[in-house]
Amino acid sequence: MDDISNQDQAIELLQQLGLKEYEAKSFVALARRQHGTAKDISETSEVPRTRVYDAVRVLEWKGLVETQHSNPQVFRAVSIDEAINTLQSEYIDRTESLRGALSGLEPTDDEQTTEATHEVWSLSGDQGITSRAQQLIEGATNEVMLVVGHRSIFTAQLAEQLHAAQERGVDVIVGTVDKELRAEIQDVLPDIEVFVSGLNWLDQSPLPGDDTQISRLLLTDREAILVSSFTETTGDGREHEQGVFGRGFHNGLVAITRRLMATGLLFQDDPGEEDTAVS
Amino acid sequence: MDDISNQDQAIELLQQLGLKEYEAKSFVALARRQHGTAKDISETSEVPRTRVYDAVRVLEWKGLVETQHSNPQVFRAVSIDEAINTLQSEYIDRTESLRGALSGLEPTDDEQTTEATHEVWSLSGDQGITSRAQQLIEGATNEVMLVVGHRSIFTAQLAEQLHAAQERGVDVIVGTVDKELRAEIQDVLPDIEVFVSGLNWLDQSPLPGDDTQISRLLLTDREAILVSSFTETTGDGREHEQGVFGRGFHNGLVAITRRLMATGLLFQDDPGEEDTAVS
DNA sequence: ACTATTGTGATTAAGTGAGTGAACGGCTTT
DNA sequence: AAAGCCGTTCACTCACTTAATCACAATAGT
Repeated sequence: MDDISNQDQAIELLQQLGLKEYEAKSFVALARRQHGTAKDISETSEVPRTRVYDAVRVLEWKGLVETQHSNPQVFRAVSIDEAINTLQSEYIDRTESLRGALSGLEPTDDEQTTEATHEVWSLSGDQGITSRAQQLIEGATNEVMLVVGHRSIFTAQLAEQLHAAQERGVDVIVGTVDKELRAEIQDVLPDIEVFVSGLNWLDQSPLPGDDTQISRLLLTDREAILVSSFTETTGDGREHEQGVFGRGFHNGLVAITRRLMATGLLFQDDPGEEDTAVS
Repeated sequence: MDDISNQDQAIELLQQLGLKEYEAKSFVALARRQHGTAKDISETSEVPRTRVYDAVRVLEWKGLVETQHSNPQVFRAVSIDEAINTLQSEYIDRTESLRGALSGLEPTDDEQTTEATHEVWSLSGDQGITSRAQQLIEGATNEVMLVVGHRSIFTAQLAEQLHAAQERGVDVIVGTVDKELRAEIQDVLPDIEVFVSGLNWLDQSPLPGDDTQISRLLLTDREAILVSSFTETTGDGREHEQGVFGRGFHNGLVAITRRLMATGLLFQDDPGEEDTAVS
């Protein structure tokens, strides 16, 4: 049962990794039955027999399959670990080459128009958002206000960054959406103020049909802000983190957030059930 | 000059990593000029201006670009390191998922026809060939004969494997194509016999127009053989290692190799210039 | 020699991406 | 305020890649 799903998943993943449909199906078929002829593969993979040869030839070229040139030809899949290693090192090589190529790019000599005093950027993806949060926290000189909307974003790294900021004299204030998470974080960061936010709607949207989950809300030096949330836009089951980043004291977004967080965090160190947030 | 090449290379690599042409070009353009409008990107990237928006939207989704929703919109590329990290972790995630899915596959219950006594497999790719060589060396019980045809394949791992074989009582005999390589290997493996092979044609094909470079020639227990070579088949500049693997004492390929290596290696411990190899 | 099966190649259909242009809406300028 | 320009989105065509089928040559076994 589960193997059916595994099979489809493997085929899907292989295609995402650059294989064609026939190649992916043939490889999975071979992985299941260690070795087999074109006919065997065709029968267990729904790939037309006459196309198995092409697919397998590519797979061999990629180092995923070995071929016995007998009659009939017999094909064998390499071990799972070998296959994974081969694929991984292929992509690592490519990304490292890419790093070199990108580093060697000459910047265009066009006038780099200076930054506006207030900017609002939208970004996407776990990586980028986490990294932007890190930059903000590390660049803060006075104050860091953070609301953790989901436990998954409170990592050891984040804790370390907050601790470091606290150490160098920055006021660090952390808010959470529920008591459990608050206790958890307070435990890791004993010397930092951790509140339960009074902004109930952070955790659960008052709007029906809104399955957006706020994941973090960061305000540094009251002049830069990062808000991010999980949304399941594509139906592929995986959630995707999207966010907006704003900078500039007079930036409207930043101004609103400044007030919001002040209201929700500072006057709400004891969690009340009623929503006292927005005035 | 070199940057032109870097640019093209980066675009090519990004496409290999799954980006479309427009996406790759747009990203490279943005990477060069830190931030820019659709018009800017279009001018430095040859991407039609009206398609920049789609491309950049995808890039933002992948976490490689941030968008400022002003008018006109301004786009900014994330740092090179961030981009590389994002791409790498994306592929690592996929391969790890794949490992799980493949491991969970149920084997087909078809009759697994037993192996023929002599088999010849052809394989391809550095990884697979190296790994097969390792299996053979580690599985050897009596004798390992290896000719190193190119210094690039003599790795620390290989040396370690040979040493281990020697330690457990296996006769290990190593041949090389020239004196320099012989000295190098002998230095690393003092307790192993290292010869210069008399088979000159291993290093340089006597046939004109044959740019094939034999990379290794391995015979274990006189019953399994692995021959591999570098060929530049596709014009993409990168060399690809291909090989054949044979097993079974009476296997014709193995028999020939057995004689060949005996001739070339054992009776030729002092390198003569004349070819005395094939009788 | 005949037949069944394997392997190669040609051919067609379908889908995807590159490339182009039209239309809509907001902003600026006169 | 009107007109025009620019930015943005959308719809569409063309070309190319891939999926799918078929016809045929080669091989092995009977």
